[in-house]
Amino acid sequence: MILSKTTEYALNVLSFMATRNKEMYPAEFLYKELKIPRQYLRRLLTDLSKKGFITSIRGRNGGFVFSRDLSSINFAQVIEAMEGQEAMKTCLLGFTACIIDHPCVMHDLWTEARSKMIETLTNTSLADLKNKYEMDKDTIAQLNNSLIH
Amino acid sequence: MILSKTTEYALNVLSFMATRNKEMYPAEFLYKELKIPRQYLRRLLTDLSKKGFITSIRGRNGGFVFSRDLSSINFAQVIEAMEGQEAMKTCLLGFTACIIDHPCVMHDLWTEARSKMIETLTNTSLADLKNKYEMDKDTIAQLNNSLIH
DNA sequence: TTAAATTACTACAAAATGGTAGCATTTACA
DNA sequence: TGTAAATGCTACCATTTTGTAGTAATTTAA
Repeated sequence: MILSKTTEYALNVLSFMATRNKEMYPAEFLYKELKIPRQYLRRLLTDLSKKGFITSIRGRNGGFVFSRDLSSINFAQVIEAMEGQEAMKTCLLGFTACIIDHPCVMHDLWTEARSKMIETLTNTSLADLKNKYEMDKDTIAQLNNSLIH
Repeated sequence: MILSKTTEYALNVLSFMATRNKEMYPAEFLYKELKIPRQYLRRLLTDLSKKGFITSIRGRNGGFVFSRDLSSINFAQVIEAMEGQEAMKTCLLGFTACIIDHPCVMHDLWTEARSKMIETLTNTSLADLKNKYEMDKDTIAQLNNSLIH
């Protein structure tokens, strides 16, 4: 029910980057925006680039950019990359070992709810997130507009 | 996505106790059945009794018994008791802080999948678990039976 | 009334996770 | 070509979670 803080950070970073229209995100900028501990964030960014979500560009004017299309990155992938493959494959609640003498009763019980959740995480890409974000912005702008007129 | 090991242990213990028809479960018996580290299990049992799910009976022939009806204990309650009230109330993925300048986009995204999950956890009591367990046993028995005849 | 079987408590050890500091390396640009 | 702005790496520290050991207290039954 609870992702590790690191995974939470990763999702925050990536969704922040996905919804802003910048070319380049230096660690220091993300640090100021997201308030994730500076050095820990740096490590996380390096990690995310090793995992292929973003690319690091060293040197002056460097930073991090997405290394693939936003539509090709979904939330399940990110969680899996951070928490290990097991996380998404085993029971949502983390039951790895069934009670020995019978098929794990718990497993069945929420198989449906579980697969729904995984489905949502798999079907939602960073591109979807971005679209939703822009739509929300538009809606708010229109609301303001209509209030003024 | 991942409950703490301790919460996992708690669910294992309680569901084991719920599906067996014993009056009393001494720690040592549960230890042998469930292979949860002995001393850690003892602490967990004391903790579960302080939290009102089970009652401890000290002294010879002592052990642990459910302190209320199985139908009054659901999985959400157990998880909440172990992980803290926040766990079930905040976003399923643990997002506590929304990005400052706009309502957290992520929150909306899987609100539905999330509430489905919580619904299932809330609607499933230890009594339901037990019923399912007995039904499964019957089904298997009948299958064996029909294979013999 | 004493021994055995049990839980309660306390203190500590080990492992995992989260966080910090500092220096090395790379790159752009004045 | 040197300096500033950036990431990479390594080693360490702090905190939280998980696991262990031993002793005290409680209860039953021989």
